[in-house]
Amino acid sequence: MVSERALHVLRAIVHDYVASREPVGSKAIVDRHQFGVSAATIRNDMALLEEEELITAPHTSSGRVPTDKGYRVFVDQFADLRPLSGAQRQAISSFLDQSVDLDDVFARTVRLLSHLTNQVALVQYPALGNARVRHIELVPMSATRLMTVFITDGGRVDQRIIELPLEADEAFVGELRAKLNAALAGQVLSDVPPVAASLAERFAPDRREAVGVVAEALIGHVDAHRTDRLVMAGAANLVRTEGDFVGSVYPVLEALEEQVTLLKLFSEMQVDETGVTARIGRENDEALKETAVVTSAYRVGTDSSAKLGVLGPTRMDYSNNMAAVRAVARYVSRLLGEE
Amino acid sequence: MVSERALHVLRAIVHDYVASREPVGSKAIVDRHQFGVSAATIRNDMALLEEEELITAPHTSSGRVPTDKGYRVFVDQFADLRPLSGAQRQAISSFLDQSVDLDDVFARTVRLLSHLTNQVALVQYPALGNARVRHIELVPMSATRLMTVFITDGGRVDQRIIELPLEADEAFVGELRAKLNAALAGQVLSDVPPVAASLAERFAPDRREAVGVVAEALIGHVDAHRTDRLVMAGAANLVRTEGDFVGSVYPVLEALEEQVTLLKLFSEMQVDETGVTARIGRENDEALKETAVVTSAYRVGTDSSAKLGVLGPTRMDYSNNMAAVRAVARYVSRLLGEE
DNA sequence: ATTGGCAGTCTGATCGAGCGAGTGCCAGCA
DNA sequence: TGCTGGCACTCGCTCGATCAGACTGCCAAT
Repeated sequence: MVSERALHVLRAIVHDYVASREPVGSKAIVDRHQFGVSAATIRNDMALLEEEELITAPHTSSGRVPTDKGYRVFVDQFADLRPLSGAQRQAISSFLDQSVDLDDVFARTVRLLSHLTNQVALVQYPALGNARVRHIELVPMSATRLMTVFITDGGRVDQRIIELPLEADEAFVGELRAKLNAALAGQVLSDVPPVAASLAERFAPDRREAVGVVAEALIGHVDAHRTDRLVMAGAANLVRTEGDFVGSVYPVLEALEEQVTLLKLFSEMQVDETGVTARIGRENDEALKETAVVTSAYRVGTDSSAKLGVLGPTRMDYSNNMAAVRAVARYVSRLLGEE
Repeated sequence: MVSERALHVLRAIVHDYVASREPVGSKAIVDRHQFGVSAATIRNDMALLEEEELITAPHTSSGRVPTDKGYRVFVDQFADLRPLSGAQRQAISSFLDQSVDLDDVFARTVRLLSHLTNQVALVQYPALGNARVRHIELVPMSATRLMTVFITDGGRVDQRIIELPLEADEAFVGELRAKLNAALAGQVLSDVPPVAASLAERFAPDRREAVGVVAEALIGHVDAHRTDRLVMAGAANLVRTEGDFVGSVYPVLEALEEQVTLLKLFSEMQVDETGVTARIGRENDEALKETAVVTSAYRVGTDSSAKLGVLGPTRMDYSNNMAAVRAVARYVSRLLGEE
């Protein structure tokens, strides 16, 4: 095991390396931190840390750089997570309180996080699988085209345009709307498909085909609610920190455009009791092996939740970013959970 | 004036430079193109082209590179715009035909363009300022919270959650919904604000305040329709072509995240009779001075239109990109104009 | 366990030489 | 008048050598 002091040396190395992007040597540590021992002693500790693979030397005779494992230990040991400054908290609330609807909350949140951390920010849309249907609206667009609008009590709205196999008059649309809402309003989303499938029976035979098309659209709406989505902002920040990547940032950006990768990542992240987690370097997929992802969860309503977080080079300011992610997640939870 | 042959030399230089990213010399031109004259003659032409500032030499003794002006002349003179291959046309139609709604059309279009051109793709949402109100739906979320859903015949749907100053019972919401639709359905968007403002009079005095809140929300909806938005895809492509930028791509990416810049750009671009335009290098704003933007317009319905296009380094394959942008714009016009 | 000292190693910057690509110019030719 | 081959010249780039500086690892002493 490494000594107490060695861990503090690790902390100093992470701290200085994050600040300067230069490998840090024993001399620099005794200069900038009060260890009360000589450089030679620090060197011994560094040899231990290297033994444990917490730090590594880029070349035989240069300073040391934290490894992924080193960052991991740093985060686990020293995540103090001091609360944000008053001004920052103020910025969060005043910015998010202006949101006009659910989409707007997410759009604002992601921009906010990106600005607070100077990293790429990610916000996952909540999977409203157990939300309930609030209302279904049918809007005729032309004689045979109908728009279905599907509203859930989570506040989410989907629309879809369908082509009917017959000309739908006002009366039919009215009947359909009334029966749809009677059958489905208040239902949990997962109950929608069976109910929708059985709807056709309640109509005259010559209308059943048209009702079937509408039922299909409703199932599509449910799928759309189940399908996860996420929004992203601040991709430019990755390019700014390009120097931190030994390869190119190109594969990272490609992975970011591929939502699947990110959704998988989010689904794998377990948020622990402190409310915020980090995945560092090779703990991630191949494409993200030089990045770290800091994540927290937020609640929507009473029983639904999703994640948000930031992504950046492993050489990032974990303390600040973890504090920001946690604070924003908490604020969003309060905003969306209050109803 | 420059001779006919000199223009063809320019074309050869642009062609080779775009392909190789290396300054092209007189020798390389006579080798790779059939000019039937010697390198010395080409050199004379190149001197002329340099005189006209169509090409420039990075160093005293190296090959030549096209200037912004050179690309401009190239595009104006040699934009042959041959139609896309059958396979490409096939890809466009099969991919876009799967769209389920308006948002989906734009999301697919932007991804498609980005893949066809390997550049950053941009699609502007149409400003539906002269669309008409199709339907207004009110959905109670809780005793004092109401969601307003605003649907236009362009197929666009906005929602917004408002806080009422009183508890709204079913009857009031029903009355409000009926009167709103009676007064506003079928109206042009620009007529909504005055009508909405005068709505309160038709209600009992103790309800007027609540109606005012709803009217305000409606005005917000109209604004949201007027406000331009755009979607983007393929930002990673910019990073891939980073070598084409003398500075960093960072300011370019920043400008891309700032929608205002792009909307201004789109609004300034005039699409000529060929249906597709390019803005090259310094013709753009400072931040985009090393990029070129290829744009075309598409129609939505009968009297509304918006733009789409791609953005990349000035050293791009103009012929291919202009052809792709034009083809996609035409397809989207057909898709959205048919109704 | 800690320390000062010392030898050894590696990087990064700087410099100069040589190479090669490419130009500009000129005199001669159709 | 326009085209061509030839030639001197200019640069940028690469390679190798050199040098200063920064750190380490080890060792003997405390």
